[in-house]
Order: sequence, then structure tokens, then C-alpha cells
Amino acid sequence: MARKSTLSFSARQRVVADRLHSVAIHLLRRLRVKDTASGMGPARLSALSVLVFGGPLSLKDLAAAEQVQPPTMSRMVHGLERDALVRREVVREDRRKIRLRATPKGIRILQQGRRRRIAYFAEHLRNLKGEELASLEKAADIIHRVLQQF
Amino acid sequence: MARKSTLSFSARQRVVADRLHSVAIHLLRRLRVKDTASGMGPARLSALSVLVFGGPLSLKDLAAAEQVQPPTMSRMVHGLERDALVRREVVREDRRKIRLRATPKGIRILQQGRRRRIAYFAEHLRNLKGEELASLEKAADIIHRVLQQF
DNA sequence: TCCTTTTGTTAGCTAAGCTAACTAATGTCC
DNA sequence: GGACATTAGTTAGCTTAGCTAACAAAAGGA
Repeated sequence: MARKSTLSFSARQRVVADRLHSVAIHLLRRLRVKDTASGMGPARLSALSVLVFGGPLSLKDLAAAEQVQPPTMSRMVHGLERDALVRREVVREDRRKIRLRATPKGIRILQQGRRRRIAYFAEHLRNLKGEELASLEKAADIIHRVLQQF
Repeated sequence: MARKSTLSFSARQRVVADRLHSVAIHLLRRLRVKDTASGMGPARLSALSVLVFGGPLSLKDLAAAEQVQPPTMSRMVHGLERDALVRREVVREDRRKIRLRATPKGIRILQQGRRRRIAYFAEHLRNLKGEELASLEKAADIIHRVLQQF
């Protein structure tokens, strides 16, 4: 532990960033296994989750939220509509736009998948002590705050 | 804070799992932006990183590490070879197998990309207090340990 | 030797990413 | 009101990444 004090402050930030980056990647890689049950690819799941948790959006806004170009989202929405997970509504004030909304079926399927992931992860937290769980909770809050100022 | 004590232990595990899951997704989504500079898709970056940090592997093992089927990895390796990021070596003891190894160019490009991501993330940790940084570090260790028993 | 298993590839499909070029609706300026 | 520019979404056509099925070649074992 003595070595820690020899690290400059900014080097320590890099170390922490590196470790969190690494565990985030590996965590999501493990949890991804549970998504195959939904029958949807990760891109669709992610787009659908934006609509479910963030409310209706235009195609352009949804594309931006997913960091994807409009044509890509256009086709993804087609697939989601075909499977009745999303429906489009006309926007009377601006008839160029479309309003994309998750259907009840879309909401249900997404939440089931989410529950599967969370349950699987929570399983593996069972052996942690209460104090360790508290550490994780605190870290989640800190990262959440950090992300807001990105 | 009083409400916390009304949660059962397993409910608290689910809450923590949910929050960590959520911040992990959003963190990686932000950092992904920096990967466009590498000119490689996420699948290639990820496969290459396994070779760089984990050493040479057979195609089958690399496919398993990436949770992908052998034909998928076969094509990905072709692309990586074409760009001289990976090379294949014969395994004299078993001539069915190939040994995949990252080239110096592959190593360099991957490490540059990784540095970009880490630096970008570390930037945003600058405003944290030392105590908060320590919380994040502790959490990363705990998650790392949890992942090992998946 | 002959059969089985293992490793990797090929063929052919779908989904997901991109840019370029288009249509339709809206906004602006005279 | 008409001409032009801007904005929203789609279409076309390309690449990459995922899959299964079917195959070839090497290794292993009866």
C-alpha cells in the first residue's frame, strides 16, 4: 500500500479509470449472455430501452441517443415495427417527423430481459458482505455523477 | 437513508446490481466515441485486445473468449490479418490448429486506443476527492473478484 | 486400417454500421 | 406568394459481424 502514495494524483486517476474500464467491459460481456433469450440483437435492445425508459422520440433523436446515423436507425426501426415492439405516430405540428413509441409488447419484452440480466448479476453479489455492497452502491453513485458532466 | 434498512438483503443486491449495470452501460457508451479514431469496429478491437493482453491463442479459443462462433472469428481474423494487426503461425504439434498472435502494429494501435479511452475517462475523474477515488478503486476490486466466480 | 473427433474454412443468410443521393415538409426572404 | 435553403426521414449500395450447415484435413483410437 505504500506504493500508492508515490503515485501522482493524475496517475492515480488513470489507474482507477483503467480498472473501472476493464471491469465494466468484462461485466457487460458476462451479462450479455443472458440477452440471447430475448431473440433480439444488442443494437435493438439498446434502442428499445431508450424508448422504454426515456419516452417517445423522433427518429433523429433516437439515432443520436444511440450514436448512430439516421439511415441505420431507420432500418432498425423497421425491424422493431415488424416485430411489433415499436410503433410510429404522426406528429401533427411537423409532418416530416415521426414519433417512435415502445408498444406494450416491446416494454414487456425489454423488462423481462432486464430482469434476467439483473437477477443473474445479483446472484453473484450474494456472497458479499453488507459493507462491500455499500461500497459498490457508493461507487455507482459517484460514477453516475461523473457521467452527468460528460 | 432510513428506507435502506427496510430493504431485504436480496432486494438490496438487486438494487446494487441494477445501478452498476446501468452505469456500466452508460460509461462504455460514452467511451466508445473515442474508438472511432482507431478505424476499427468494436468486435475487432475486442478480439485484438484479447490477443494483446492474453497472449497467442488458437482460433477456437479466441472465438470462445469473444463468445462468438468459429466461422465468425475466422472471418474477423482474415480482416485483422489483411490489416497486418495479427499473424497466424503453424502449430507443429497439431497441424489442424493455428496460433494467432498480435503483430507489433496491432499492439501499438490497440494501446493507443486504450490510452485514448482511459485518458478521456480519467479527465472526468479530475474533480473527485481522494476519498471518492478510493471508493471507486475499492469497488473495481470487488467487482473484479465477483467476476472471477462467474 | 477405418471410424470418430477436433479444428478451421466456405457458403449463404440476416442484422447493423456507414455515405451519398433522394423526397417531402418546413422555414425564410424578397 | 414564390424561390430558395434547411431539416427529417428513406432508399440504394457498400462493409462488417453475427449465425447455421456442410465441408476438408488432421489427429486419435478401435
